[in-house]
Amino acid sequence: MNVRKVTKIIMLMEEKWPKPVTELNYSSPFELLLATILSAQSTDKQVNKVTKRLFKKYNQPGDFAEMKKDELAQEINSIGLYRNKSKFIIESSQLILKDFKGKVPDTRKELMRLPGVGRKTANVILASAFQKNAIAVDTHVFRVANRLGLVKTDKVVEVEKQLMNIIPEEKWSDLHHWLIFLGRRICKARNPHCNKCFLQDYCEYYNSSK
DNA sequence: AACTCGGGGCA
DNA sequence: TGCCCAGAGTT
Repeated sequence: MNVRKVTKIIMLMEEKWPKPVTELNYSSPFELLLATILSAQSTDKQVNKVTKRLFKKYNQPGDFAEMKKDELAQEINSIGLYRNKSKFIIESSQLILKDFKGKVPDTRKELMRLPGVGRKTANVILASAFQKNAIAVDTHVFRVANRLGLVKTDKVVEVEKQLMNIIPEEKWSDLHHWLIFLGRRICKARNPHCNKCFLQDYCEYYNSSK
């Protein structure tokens, strides 16, 4: 992967999306944690509807810590995996109060102690809530980075490492949002809209499948 | 590495 | 009507 090509791709993305692109709405690290847990394997339209309604009533760890799992499950049952998510949110809230003085922790190691928080979610919190330099590799980032040819690997952690090697540190946070956004809108898993893509000239997948 | 959770949106 | 979705935990 040569530097000029990477630089050009970043430039084009920056031009296309000058402001950070995210469809998760949140106004605190804790709300971002909730929104991210809720978003797992669910579409943003469903999740945004639920989070908006939820945050009007509850948006602090203390609001969830003593809630019954069935009670919260009922609040969020219009999205999938709602029993798991209810459990994750309540147990994470309890741990945040117990071990982290009521604040969402800002290290990956601590974040990953929270139930429902894996490496991907931890990196989202680090990058977006705490302005730390992390790249969250979800299915979209994984697929798009491979298709563009930014990385060549079938392992998630390797994608993260390789991206960190070729992308300037100050762009890491933006990059993971761009790749996710691109993956969802254009570079879809099946039937990607290559004809609408502004990165055609720099995409290995497009240029090898013609 | 495979399996499970899961309702709603969309073709 | 069937397929898929801003993953993580368990086995």
